[in-house]
This record gives sequence, C-alpha cells and structure tokens, in this order.
Amino acid sequence: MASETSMGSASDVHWLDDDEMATWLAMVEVNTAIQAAVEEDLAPHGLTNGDYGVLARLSASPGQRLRMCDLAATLHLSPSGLTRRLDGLVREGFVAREPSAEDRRVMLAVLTEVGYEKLRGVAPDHVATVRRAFIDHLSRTQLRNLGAALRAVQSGTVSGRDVAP
Amino acid sequence: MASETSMGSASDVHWLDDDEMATWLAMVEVNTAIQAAVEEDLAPHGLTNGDYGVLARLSASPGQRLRMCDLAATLHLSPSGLTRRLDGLVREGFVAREPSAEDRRVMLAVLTEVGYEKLRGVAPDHVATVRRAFIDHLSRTQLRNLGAALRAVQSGTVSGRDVAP
DNA sequence: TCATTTTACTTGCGTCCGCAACTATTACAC
DNA sequence: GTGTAATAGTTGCGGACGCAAGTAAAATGA
Repeated sequence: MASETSMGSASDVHWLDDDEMATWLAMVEVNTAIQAAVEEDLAPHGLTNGDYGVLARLSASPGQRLRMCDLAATLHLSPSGLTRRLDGLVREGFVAREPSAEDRRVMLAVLTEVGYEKLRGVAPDHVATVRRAFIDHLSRTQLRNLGAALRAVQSGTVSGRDVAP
Repeated sequence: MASETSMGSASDVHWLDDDEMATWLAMVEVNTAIQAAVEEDLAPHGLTNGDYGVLARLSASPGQRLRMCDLAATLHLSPSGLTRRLDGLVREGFVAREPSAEDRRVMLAVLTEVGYEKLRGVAPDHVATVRRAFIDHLSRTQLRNLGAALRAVQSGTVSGRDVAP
C-alpha cells in the first residue's frame, strides 16, 4: 500500500519546497494508482500482482525454474512469504516444487505447462493495463528521461541531464 | 508490495519495447525501494508508513480533524482498514475519536497534542529519508520534468514536452 | 575429521487489511 | 410522511506476509 506521505504540518512548516513536494506527492499517488490498476486487472483472472510476478519471473528464467531463495530475492519477499505464495500457485497447478539435485537444501520452483498457458492468457491484459495506466501518458522523450531519472535514483547516483524532444 | 512485473516469457515475446520495459521496471523497482526505505525509517519510531499518513493528513487539516470517510478516501484505505488503523493510534493516544455534531453517522478523527508532538519528532527523519532515497538523485530540471510527467500520468492526459536544463 | 557457522526452507504466531454483513443515521421519492 | 435507498462506521472472517524458531544440508576451519 502506498500510504500518503503529505508533509504539511499544523504550523505550516514545509520541509520540502514546492517542486520537491509536488513531485514527491505525484510519485506516491501514481504508484498507488498503478498498483491498484494492475491488481484490478489481474483479479478477474484469479491472480494477484504477486502471483503474476512469480509466473513472469519463472517464465523468463532458463528452464522456467528458479531456486526459492533467488526468487524471493528478486521479488523482495521474505522466505516465509514466498513459501506461502508458492503454496497457492502449486495448489492451482501453475507451479511445481522440485528438489535440487546439486544442493539438497534447495527447492526449485518450476513453471508448469498449465502455469505457462495461464501466463500467456493474462499477459496481454496486463500489458494493456500498464500502457493505459502509465506508458500511454508519456511522450517517447519523456519516457526516456523518466527512465534515466529513475535508474539514477535506483543506483543511488546523481543523474545526467534531461534531453528535450 | 510491489511485486515484479517482468514481461519476459519463455518464447521471448516482449510486449513492451526496450525503452518502455526499462522505464516500467525502473518505476516498479524505485517504488519498492522508496517504500522500504520509508518504512525502515519509521519503524524505530514505532510507526508504520500508514500511521504516518494519518497523522500527516490530520495535521494538515483545518482543526486537525477529518471525517473517517474523507480520511479513508485520501489514504486509499477501506473503511474497515481505517477503523483498525485508528484503533492503534487511539490506543497510543495520538488520535482521538469524536462524534460529529452535524451528522450523527460521522466520527471525526482528531489529532491530539501528543500525536502532534510525535509527528514533529518524526518528520525530520522522514523528510531526510525522502531526500536520500529519492530527491537528492535528481537535478532541479529533472525534478520538474519528472513531476510534470507524473502529474500527466495522474490526470490521465498526455503530457507536454520536457525541458532540458 | 568433526565441530561450528552459514544457508535454504518450513511452520507457528501475530499483524494488517479487504470483503461481506450489520446497525445507525440521513437523503430521496412519491 | 413514510418507505426506499444511500451513506458512515464497526465487526467477523479470512488471506497475505513478516518475524522468530526449528530442521536439514552444505561450507568452513582447526
């Protein structure tokens, strides 16, 4: 959930200036909206956003399989959280558990044929939602600049200059 | 939770082009990171991100009070969710419940003196975290362009042109 | 080699929150 | 005015997930 983070206080002390505040609030709002849109789009398919993440990651991995710990890391999920999420997906037949041959501590999550078909059925809707809620509202230049800015934030560096269209 | 939304599939079908995919993934990643940073920053103060949102909203409202339904709407929270979250804040003395005089269906959430002091104690750390995790990595021009792009996404329109520094 | 530490996963428990159902109050319709 | 609908809030229930503890297996080190 993306909760609010308004910075106003009763004594009208603002700790961010207008540009900063406006951008920060917009960031929080947009995220909340996008997340809600994606969740809403996936719900009729009987999947959560988290479920989709598992299927997508597995489908993009060699052999359509991944160690639990690696999967948990990329999904920013705790070990127990992933165990439970996988329980659900296994129950529905989208994913199978398979013990690793090399390391007997490890369980591999494997995308099943059923899971792959599910993903193929859902992906078009999902992509359409991403476009409708996000990408379609940006020009190509803005898209690139936004990407550059976000990657700078991501890597903890200061970013380069924006390019006008 | 910000789950992954990688679009790759086993047959290497990509539904977003490289720019789109890169920006979308960066958006998801940055959001996850920011949310984790804020949560982590608030935890030692004994507050969740959601709790902070309630206190901040109330402090910025006339009379430091808000109807439950209005508060729920701005926080994108279900009625029951807000009831429970308020339960916790009331138990700690940060917020009080007060029946409305005009409409006897309505309960007002009121920021207490204790709650206000709590907020004042926490806000500097919170703002520092927002800067460290987000704002400091953007130039002033990027900040403005980013804000404009996000507001365009927010309002569902197509945005204008970016401005180079 | 064998004790210690680290890593991988699962289970018990508590918290947060959404949905559906319920009560109370107000607004609307005829 | 009275019956119907809409609105505000709370409660029961269940799902999702994090933390701490537990088990099993591998890595380290003396």
